[in-house]
Amino acid sequence: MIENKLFQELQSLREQVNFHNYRYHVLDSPVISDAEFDRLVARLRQIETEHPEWTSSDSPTMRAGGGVAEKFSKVQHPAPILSLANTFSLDDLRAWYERIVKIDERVADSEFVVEPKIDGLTVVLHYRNGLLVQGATRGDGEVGEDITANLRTVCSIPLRIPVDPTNPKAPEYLVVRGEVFIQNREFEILNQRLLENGDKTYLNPRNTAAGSLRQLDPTITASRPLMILAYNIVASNGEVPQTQWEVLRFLRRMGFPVSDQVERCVDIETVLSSLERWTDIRDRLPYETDGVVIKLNDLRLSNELGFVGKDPRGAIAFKFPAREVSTVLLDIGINVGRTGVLTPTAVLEPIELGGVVVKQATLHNFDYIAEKDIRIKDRVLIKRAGEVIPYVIGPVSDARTGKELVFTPPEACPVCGQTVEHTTGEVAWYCVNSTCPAQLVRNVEHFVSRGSMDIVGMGIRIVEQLIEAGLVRDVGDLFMLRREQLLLLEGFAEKKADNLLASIVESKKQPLARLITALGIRGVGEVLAADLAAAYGDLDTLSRTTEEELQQIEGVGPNISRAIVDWFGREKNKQLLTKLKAAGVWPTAKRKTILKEEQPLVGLTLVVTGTLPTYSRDQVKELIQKAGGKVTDSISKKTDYVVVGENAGSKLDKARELGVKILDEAGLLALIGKV
DNA sequence: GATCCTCGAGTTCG
DNA sequence: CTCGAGGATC
Repeated sequence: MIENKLFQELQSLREQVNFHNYRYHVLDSPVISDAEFDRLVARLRQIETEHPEWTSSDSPTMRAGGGVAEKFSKVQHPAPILSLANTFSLDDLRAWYERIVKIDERVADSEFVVEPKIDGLTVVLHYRNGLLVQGATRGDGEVGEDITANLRTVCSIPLRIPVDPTNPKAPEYLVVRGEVFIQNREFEILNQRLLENGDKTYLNPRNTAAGSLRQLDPTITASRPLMILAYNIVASNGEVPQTQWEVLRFLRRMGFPVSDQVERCVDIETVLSSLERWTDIRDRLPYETDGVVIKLNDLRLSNELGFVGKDPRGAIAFKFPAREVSTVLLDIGINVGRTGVLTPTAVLEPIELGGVVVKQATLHNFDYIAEKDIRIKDRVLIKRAGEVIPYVIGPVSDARTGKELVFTPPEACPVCGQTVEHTTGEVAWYCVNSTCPAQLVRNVEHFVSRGSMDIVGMGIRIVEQLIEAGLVRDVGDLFMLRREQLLLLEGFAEKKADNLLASIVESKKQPLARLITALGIRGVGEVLAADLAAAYGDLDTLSRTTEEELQQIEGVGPNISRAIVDWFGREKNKQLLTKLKAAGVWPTAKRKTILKEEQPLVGLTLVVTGTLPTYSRDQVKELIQKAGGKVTDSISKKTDYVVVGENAGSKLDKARELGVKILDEAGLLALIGKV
């Protein structure tokens, strides 16, 4: 009698735990606290330990069990797991529609269902009498691999359906198709963890989901934040809905997670306008999508339409432009920066990505290459950071042929041939030859660049030309250039020479902060240069400073102060300063104290992101600085405001995440009191 | 001593 | 945008 009561409690506990698990993982709206949930599970475990004879495969305590497998066995699917034809344009989509209308005119009156195409892995789940009995990968569509033990660990996959027993019973036999994936955020967190443990990281969420499902030890899979969305019934022996829309509702009732981004469209025009919204929706989704799937809602009609090759006619995938693409790493080139740092760049088999043809990408540094085990001739995955600058995510290891070459960092500077140096503990390798021509070019380039002296019309080509001709040996020489010298250079006519000379003269008016930035002292950029200018007022005073004095300035420690004092101590640089002074390039700055009442933003740190309606990025920065505010690049807890414009990317998300106040341009102007 | 934050440096293509 | 490094902070 007591036993009986205990058994009832056990069953009730299982039901409760399954239900709350479902509330949490599927509906994302838990109704009890984590602590309460843990208590239920603990009690359940206790009873199960006392009565091992009562264990059952649908018990929530049995998700990760069963030990380590040797390999996965093959599974024949009950029906082919179909792939879909792809289209890449709205025109193609319309063409598809017109084709199938021609085949069967009832299509013209049919509804469509539009669903996201998640970039994950297709899995096939078998239920008998409501119990999950098998789970498999898609494989080649006919035969997959048995990964039941791993799929059982995915909390949003129901072990027993329907999860809510008040719903109608499940068919005795039901096979469901779904997509297993990992959310972007969870991917980042997991990779971070792997990196900290010194383990190999994954390339992207899809790759991670694949790797997680292929673990032979289900406890590892259990530790991965896998999710599933179900969208199809592969086979069944009971009554199942005959429209896609109803199938999704049915799956939801059974307790499967179903995408909430699904749309039912009355005709093809509605589908097309839905697709227009999808470019925005795609960016906001917490997981990666590579397109949307458009299905005829009437599944019987869809079936009757038949196949083209292996693809059913009644559905089609509309693919988004790829954000990542793979190509061959032809070679690794070396750049020498103005500080002498050697940076490896990837020379790529040209490939289109986001509307441009990418031929090169940064590899950051030599450690990065080693860490990711990137080899020459590897197939590598490329992504455009912030949709702009391409970088190599890592090698596609599966595509290895054995002909790949491990890359060895050079021992000599590729430009001047001098041996390169490396400080232990640091990542960068330096060419320390102060007369290395590459460094001179980069140095001059930096000097004339927009954030520095801003000499308009002087690009890298002209800089190289001037150095080659022997007219420029250091940046001071720029101010000694004469018209007749320029006219001797190839491609220089009078107009061009005059324009260049005029902008050189114009640059002499640049404020001291700009000049300090332009000098290119290691560790001194825009921000610190502004502080130094305000603290010292002119270059003579600055050149006489000491390390101790410099360290009074915020952000200056032993390393940077040493670099500054070093720089001014070098004979070459002393000569340069003499040249600049002689040429009249000698701006001074007022050592002013900040007037608080006119400076509404004093003490505030702001970050600007996206494109603002009226001001340029630099203008806004200046505006904020004039109001006493500080502009930085990265958002943290210390950021007071984020000024957001059009096309703001990840920074906006970060701001929301950290609860940083968000302003638009008008909001900023109001804050400054400029409206 | 560890962790957080900020800055600097290098980056692609049209 | 990414990464590394230096500095600040706890």
